[in-house]
Order: sequence, then C-alpha cells, then structure tokens
Amino acid sequence: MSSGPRVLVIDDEIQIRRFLRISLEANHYEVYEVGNGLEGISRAAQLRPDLIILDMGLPDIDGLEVLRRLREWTTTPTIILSVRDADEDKVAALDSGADDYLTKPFSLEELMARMRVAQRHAQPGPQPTVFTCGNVSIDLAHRQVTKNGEQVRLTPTEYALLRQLVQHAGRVLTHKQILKEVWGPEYMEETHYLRVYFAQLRQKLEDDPSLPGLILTEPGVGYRLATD
Amino acid sequence: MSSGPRVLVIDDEIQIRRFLRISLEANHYEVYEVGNGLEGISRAAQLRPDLIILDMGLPDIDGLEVLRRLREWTTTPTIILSVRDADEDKVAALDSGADDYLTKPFSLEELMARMRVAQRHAQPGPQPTVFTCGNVSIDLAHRQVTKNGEQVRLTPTEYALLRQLVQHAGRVLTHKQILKEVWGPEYMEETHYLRVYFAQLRQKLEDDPSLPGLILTEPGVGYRLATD
DNA sequence: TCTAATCTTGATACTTTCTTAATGCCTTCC
DNA sequence: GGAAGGCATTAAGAAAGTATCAAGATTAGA
Repeated sequence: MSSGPRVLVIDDEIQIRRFLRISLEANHYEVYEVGNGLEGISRAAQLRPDLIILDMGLPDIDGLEVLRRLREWTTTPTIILSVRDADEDKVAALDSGADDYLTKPFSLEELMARMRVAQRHAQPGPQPTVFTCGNVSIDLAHRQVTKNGEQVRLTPTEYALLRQLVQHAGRVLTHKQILKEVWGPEYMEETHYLRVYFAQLRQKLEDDPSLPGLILTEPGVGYRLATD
Repeated sequence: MSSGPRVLVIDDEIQIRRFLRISLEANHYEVYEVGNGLEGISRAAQLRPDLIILDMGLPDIDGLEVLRRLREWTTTPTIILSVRDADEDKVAALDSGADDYLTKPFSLEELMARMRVAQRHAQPGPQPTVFTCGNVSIDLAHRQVTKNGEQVRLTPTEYALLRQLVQHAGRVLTHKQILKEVWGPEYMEETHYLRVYFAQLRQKLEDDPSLPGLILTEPGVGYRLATD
C-alpha cells in the first residue's frame, strides 16, 4: 500500500512493529520500520516521513535521546510509545519535543486518532504557491489571478490552460501536450482551440496583447510561460 | 498572577476548577473559569484565551458539542478532561478538533506538560471572530449576522452555507466542496441546491441581489465571499 | 394534532462559456 | 515576388451553467 502519509516506526519489539505495519497499512499509511535509535535517526533524515512513532525503550540509545537528536533538525510530528506511565517520563518526553505520549498497551483506535491530531498540527498555514511574472501573479491554491493587483476573471478553460503553463513555467509545452491535459486526449488534433484560447488569455493578461511578454509562442512547437 | 498565558477552564466540578485555578496560577497562568458549556462558548469568544481546558461532562450541553461549536470559529488549543476512558470517546473528541484528551484523575504535571505541547502547536496571531464586508457582518462565535446593524434571520442551512464561505473568505470554493461540507458527501452532485440557497442568501444580505457585491459567482467553478 | 417554518423539487428565463468558422497577418521557402 | 503554412483575431450560434420564482413535501415546535 502506498501514496498515504509516510510513517516511520522506531521500536525494538518486532511484534509491535509487525502489529503497527499491518494495522496502519490497512488504513492507508505507508509504513517504514527500524529496530534501534541510531538507525531511526538516519532513516528519518533519509525518508523525511510525515510522522514518527518512537518507542522509549530502545537497545542502543535512550528514546529520549533519539527524540532530542531528531529535534535538532526536524519538527516532524512524533508520538512516543512507552511502557512507563510515570509523570516524570511523560513530562520529560513532551518537554523534549514529543507531540504525544501513549502508554503501552495502547489501543490502535486511540493511536490513530492521535496520529490524525499530530498531522493536523503539522500543516498550519497553507504554503503560498504564487507564481509571479511582471505585473501578473497566479495563485494556484486560491485559484486567483491578478494583474496590477486587480483580479482577472478567467473562464474554467482559460484557467486550466494557464495552470498548465504555470506548472511547467519556463519550459516549452507542445501543442499536443497542452490539448491532452486541458481538453483531453481525444482533442489532440484541435490546434485551433489553442489559438483561440491563447488569444483570450493574452487579451486578459498581457499589457500589449500583440507583443506578448508573458505567454510566449514557440513557432512550430508550442507555448511557454516567461519566467520573470 | 497575570500576564502569563490565559487559560479558560470549562468544568462543572467546583473542586476541579479550584484545584486548577490555584495550581495553574502558581505556575504563572492567568486562569478564567466557567461552570457550563454555553457560558464557556461565550467566554471563549469574549476572552480569546490562549488555551481551553474543557470537561466532557457538563450540566447543560455535551462537551463534544461545546468543542464542535468552538471549532466553528476558533482553533484555540483545547485539552479535554473526561472521566470516560473508552476509545470511542477519545477518538470522537480528538477527531472533533480536540488537541489532547486526559482521563480523570490526571496529574497536574502531565496536564501542564500537555498544555505546553498544545501551546507549542498554537499558530501565532489571533484570528478575527467577526467577519465584516461592507454593511454586512458575520459573527461566527455568536452565530449572528447583521446588515446595517440589524440582525438577519438565517435558516440553519443558510447559516451553514454562509459559515463555509466566511471560513474561506476570499477563496473560491468549488460547488462540490460546498455541497460536501454543508449537505454531506452524498449530495455532491446536487448543484441545484446551491442555486436556490445562494439566491436566498443574496436576497437577505445583498443591497441589490441582482448585482452581488458580497457573494460572488465564479462561473463553472463555484462561489467566493468578497473580502472587503 | 395542528401550524409554521424550512427543505426539496420543478419550471422557466437568463447569462456565460464553448465551439466553430471566417478572415488577415507574418514568416519561410521556392 | 508569390505561394503556403502556421499563427492571431474576431464574431456568432450552440451548449452549458446560473438566477429566480413558486408549489409540494417534510420537519419541528406549540
């Protein structure tokens, strides 16, 4: 199972690892596992997982130490598993940067609920994906296009076309590539659509539509978006 | 005593409130307390605390309901206290937006450690409670909508729809997004509902419903709330 | 139970967008 | 220089999407 959130499990008990692998994969997580702390740290650096589940009792180095070493360079949400239920252990782990602390034995339902909470916390602000070129800016996350600060109205097709260009800004997109992505594979020969829609886009976005500075034609090949 | 993080305690047991007040104040928190859910919601809106500690068992409305009502307008870190230790209670609370869940009796040390975690997660910068655009203002915390200072009566569905727009003010919400959030995922194709309800909202909120200045249509895509 | 409010559904007029075609420009090649 | 092909521009009918009204069904409250 793949394409879900990536979880790194650091635990020396093979039964726990097995249990978590099976259970989490059944719930569409992509699970990676290691059996000791040092390996855990290097795997975390290599994999860049979305979530870490860390056992406190590891054979090589203390789980708390693993957590501290992780927190030196990453804020990846980390949930602690431990057999110890004492306050001072919990406090130490939470204050060392853990996002949650569960005592073994734990229920899978609760663990997964707390994993969802951790993931909620992980993505606070939507990172801006704004493409800017000259006086035109395109915000794919908000579906907003502005020229000189004023909003520009684009039809669904015009926007889909522009998005295609932005996603490959700077590169030349062939006629067929664009037609396939925006209109669908059965429209690959309808090159006149491109003419009409690029003219409309230029009308709305270019300072002087007859002298394009943003949407550039590559004769005989396709079109390209200028990168500043 | 003051100037520390502001904590709102919502719990009907006076001994718990007393215990928390004394303990937390000794640790430089500024503590406010209420004994029921409805008062808790309004105090939260008024105080804008940095943290909320919420008991599940309240005399007036269910703690879960309080949490949901809070999450309609604020992301203030909220820690749940409960006598119930069952998985389904924990999962329900955590999935309804709680940041942590502690079972009574709990240790003060652990609670405070978890409060510190919650505060770490808190996004800096308070979000405004009241959305205003032109002569219309929408107060999500108090579920009140006014036009030119006069209260506007909205049906439950109308309000849910408007809330959805306010929570993403300025952004385009697609038809499907709105239908899924307001009516549920099984209504994702019922675009006709949007037409009817947006017409009703405009009738009640716009100066000239035929020339919308607040609720804007993005043809072929969805709707958007004007920002100022 | 009855009443009033709200939700759901259908009909119709209207607006925007898509598709298609016609025309003219420019560059390239003979 | 002239012809040919690729490109830009405009416009009009077709199609899709949107606004509005109103009546029947359902639900909630007295």
